[in-house]
Amino acid sequence: MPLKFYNSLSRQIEPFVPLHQDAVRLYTCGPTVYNYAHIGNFRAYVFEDLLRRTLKYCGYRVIQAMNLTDVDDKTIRGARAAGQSLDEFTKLFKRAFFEDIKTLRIEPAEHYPAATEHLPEMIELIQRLLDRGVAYRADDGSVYFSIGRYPQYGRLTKIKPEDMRSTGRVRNDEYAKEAVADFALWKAYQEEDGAICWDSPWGRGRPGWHIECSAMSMKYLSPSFDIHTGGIDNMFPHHEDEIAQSEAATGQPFARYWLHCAHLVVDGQKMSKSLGNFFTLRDLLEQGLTGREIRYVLLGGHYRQSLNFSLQSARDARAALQRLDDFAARLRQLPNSTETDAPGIVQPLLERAETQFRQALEDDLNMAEALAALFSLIRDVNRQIDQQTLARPAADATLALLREFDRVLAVLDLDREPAVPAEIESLAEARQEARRQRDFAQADAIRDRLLAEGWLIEDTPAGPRLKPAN
RNA sequence: GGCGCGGUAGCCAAGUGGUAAGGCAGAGGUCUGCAAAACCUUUAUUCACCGGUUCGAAUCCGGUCCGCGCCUCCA
Repeated sequence: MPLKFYNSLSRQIEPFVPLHQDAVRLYTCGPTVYNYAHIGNFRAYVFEDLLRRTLKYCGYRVIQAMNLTDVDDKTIRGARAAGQSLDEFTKLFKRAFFEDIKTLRIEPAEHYPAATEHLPEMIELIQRLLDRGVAYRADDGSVYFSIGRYPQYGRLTKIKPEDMRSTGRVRNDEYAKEAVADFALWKAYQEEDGAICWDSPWGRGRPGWHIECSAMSMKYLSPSFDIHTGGIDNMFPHHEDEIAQSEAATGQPFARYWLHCAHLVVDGQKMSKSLGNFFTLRDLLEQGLTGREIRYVLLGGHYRQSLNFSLQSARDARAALQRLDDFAARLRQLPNSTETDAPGIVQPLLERAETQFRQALEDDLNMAEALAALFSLIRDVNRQIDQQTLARPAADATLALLREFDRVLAVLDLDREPAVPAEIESLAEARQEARRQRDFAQADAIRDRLLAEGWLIEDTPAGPRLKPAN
């Protein structure tokens, strides 16, 4: 079964066929670095990571570019408010972003181009649009894209300019535009920009929002590339405008597949600061959650479905991950033995799980189904272990498959055995001694003491196992 | 007004024509000195509601109710 994705452009599930044999070219809209990213932003980045990892799992090489928007209204406002240069100001949040994606086990992209490092490319692209007659220079010195001179406008979102309702967000200073729906390619310098501006053939100013993605995707991928992703709220106007300006400039089709992920809501409501349900990753870590738990929650639902994040869902994730950890530990600690081998039982289970897992991912990244494959495998193999029909080689084969799954999931922690402090270790030994003496009152007292110290003890055929209590 | 999404068990969440995955939580059982872990059984006669199509509908069509997103710099 081939890889299939829901393409926002056609609004259908389509088989994925890359343009070039060598690699899949992927452009993912990245952060605006004016603040710490919040959990909703990370939903998108985790989705993009899932896409990237799935492509690789399916055998493709991936060239991914993710932009860093380091010049726009918000970064300018933030830098000026902080009394810093734009670079100083955005550097902090760029660094925070990279720390955060590491915490969430997001695999790095090949390219992280920053807008401010690509002014020549953007200026060149704007010039091409002027030369082609689809852009115009307004009286205020800004350059706008004319959707009136680009009849194909609206292909992605099916929005007709005349149907657009004006909201309060329309800037009242944009009287210079020929049509309300025209969008800025280059914004003429304004007083509130402070020292933040660049020279261009049209005077001082700064690039419009959309142009960076067009310029940088062309540079790092190519004028036509395979997949473009982002949050659903970026479909309009951002992605629509990217398509217009890119295709008008190059005459070539821009991205072939558009994948958009739905929003994350918190406790069933849109995240907002006033509701007190606005979380950065750092906020959640401070509340004692781990990056891995948050990743698991973000991975859990289908990307095109809105995802409800709550502290309850994080607690559920913790319990589910505990099951995964326990299973991995059980496989690792399975004693070497020859008499328990039951060949031919485990291999079909592994094959079935692998097939189900792969097919789920290939089916537009159906993670819920993929996880179901994983959990079914765990039950199946646990049953074999209980019945003592699983030998060391089969345990190793199972671990190897889990390792394969984890190339996509990146939540399993297969090799990490918790480091047990020496005093905890000796308490556990004292308990074993008490048990040997059949002094169970003493043994249970030690067990309670261990729990108070934050350690659970489990008696297994291979001896007691210590694990951190959650 | 335009474009679009959704309502499946206590919670989360798959399933888009063939008789309801999976996770978490709960109940009972097996194992255990007791636990834990694991396993077994159990938890939706039913998928917001009303009609229709069909041998057959959570899935398709029409309508109703409810919730949500975007419509100029939100992932």
